[in-house]
Amino acid sequence: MIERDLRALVREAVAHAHDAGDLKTAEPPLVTVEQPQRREHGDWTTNVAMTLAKVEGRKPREIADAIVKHMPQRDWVQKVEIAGAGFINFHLSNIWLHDTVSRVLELTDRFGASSEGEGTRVNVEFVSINPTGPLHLGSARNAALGDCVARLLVFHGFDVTREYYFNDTGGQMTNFGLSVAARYLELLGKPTEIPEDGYKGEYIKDYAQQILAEDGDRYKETQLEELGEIMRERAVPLVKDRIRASLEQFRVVMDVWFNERDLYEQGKVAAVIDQLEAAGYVYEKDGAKWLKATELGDSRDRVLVRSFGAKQPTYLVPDFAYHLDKASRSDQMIVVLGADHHGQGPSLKAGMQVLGVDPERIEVLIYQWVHMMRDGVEVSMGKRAGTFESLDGFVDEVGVDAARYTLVSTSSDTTLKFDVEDIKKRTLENPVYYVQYGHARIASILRHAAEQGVVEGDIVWDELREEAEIELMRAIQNFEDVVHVAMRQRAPYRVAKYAEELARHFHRFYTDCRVVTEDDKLTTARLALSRATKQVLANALGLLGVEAPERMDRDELE
RNA sequence: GCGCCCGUAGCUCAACUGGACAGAGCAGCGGGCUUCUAACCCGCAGGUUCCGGGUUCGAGUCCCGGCGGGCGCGCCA
Repeated sequence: MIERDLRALVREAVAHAHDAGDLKTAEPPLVTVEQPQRREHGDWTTNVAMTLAKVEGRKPREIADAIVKHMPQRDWVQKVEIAGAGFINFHLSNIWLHDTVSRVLELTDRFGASSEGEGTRVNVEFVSINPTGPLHLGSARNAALGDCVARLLVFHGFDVTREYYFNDTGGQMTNFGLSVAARYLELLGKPTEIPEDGYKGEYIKDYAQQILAEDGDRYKETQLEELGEIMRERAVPLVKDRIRASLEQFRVVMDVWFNERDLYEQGKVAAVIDQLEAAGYVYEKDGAKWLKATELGDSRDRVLVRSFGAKQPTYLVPDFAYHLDKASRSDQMIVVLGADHHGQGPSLKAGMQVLGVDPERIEVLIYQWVHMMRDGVEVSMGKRAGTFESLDGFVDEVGVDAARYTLVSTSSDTTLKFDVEDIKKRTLENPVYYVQYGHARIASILRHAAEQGVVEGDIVWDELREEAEIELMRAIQNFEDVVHVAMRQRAPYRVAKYAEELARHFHRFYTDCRVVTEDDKLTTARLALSRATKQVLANALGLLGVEAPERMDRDELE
């Protein structure tokens, strides 16, 4: 890749300058090359001269002079100049762009991919909400983010497992069972209060209804507490099935569905407490068992086993057991959590350290909340109150492509705000359609060329000299870099922004340069460039889990 | 009170983790289809990057102090 070649070139120049006695430094510790924002500043630039200023004890420009003086000649470098505070700017011949575009045509859907991961096993655990109801919009952002991060990792040669962890035990589940029980009795004409902190949503009725249809009224006289247990047993599988179906419709396919309950049944929860105690990190206070989390970087100590009731472990213990299990199956673990769970990271890492798992192996990826508006009015997200926007509803309304794109096209560090009506109504200006239209438009050109019976000869890249053509090639070239940064930073939104930029360059090219013309050589070159663009758009959309359509007909518009 | 995230054009967001004159989309104004899809393109207008200090060749980006918003800080998960 060009970046690597340039870095090597700069190092060579510094070494020569050193040998000639023009520089004290023989080997700069860090050489970075990047593409400047402004075209006048060249195709690539390096700031080594500035970074060496301190050790050399000279002005950056003087150092730059020395480096440039000893820069070896290369046929792909047209001109090297010094500018600004001491930037060394490279103006390259177009060979480097031609190489990239040819590589796209050669590698097709592997362009931008790498084997960097070398099969490292990465477990991406995401969504993982309690099985107490349908997925809502917050989970949808989680799903889109986790899935796209997984796609990026796969693209770079990691061995990825997508995993969902069901917290199917504990107080919330008891509440859930009682809530379903109340609805069940209600259907039998025996109105019952839904527990104070129970689930009041309408969807609870659906589960009760379904159970009633299948089991009849045989639990009519059952004691409420026992009925709650029965209803939980019956309803949970229904909820899980619906979650699976929702995710599948959203193009998220989990490899592993893990149940908290299994950890209890296999005795793994008890084993974790023993292990923590043996390590000396547990003490008793107020009748509860605490983890000395403060000693391990957490902000406060955490309760492991409750002091009251049946003295059950808190969620933390099975969570440790779960991560111990994951650790045995993977090298690296990524856990995708909403902002309301950000406090969990330190506790988890503290515990895992005691249990012998390097906390570095666990990465907690936090995303901020989703605020959805409808005609300027915020849609409430309270799940227990039962008023929330479901993933299914959202997808039905705007479609999978727009839904995924909207949820993943903004940095996960930023609160996501949008108005559904905008996504629907402004279909034409929605970025996802802008990108997809670029793809469809190219497909259309290719169909046209085929209809015209265009015969393509050998590609002569030098036919491409228009500014729009050069800029388009440059945009294509950026993909490898962008996709790598996106993977490293777990930031799929970068791919989305990139796709918009590439589409923009294509649309400009389309406007300025007619592809199918009388000039065979030019036509051949432009068709090749179009194909390459189409491929890269498809690769980018693929990483986002968004379709790349072959056609988008105008009459499909409302 | 403590911790995490955020504050950039009227609105929604970028700025490749310290680089050169801060960029896109929407909204506004004005242009462009006899030709491969106008779901497009071009131009104009729009900014004290919340405020104040500091670090250095160089700060929207890093540090300190404020202000404002979101989320946590239960023996819920």
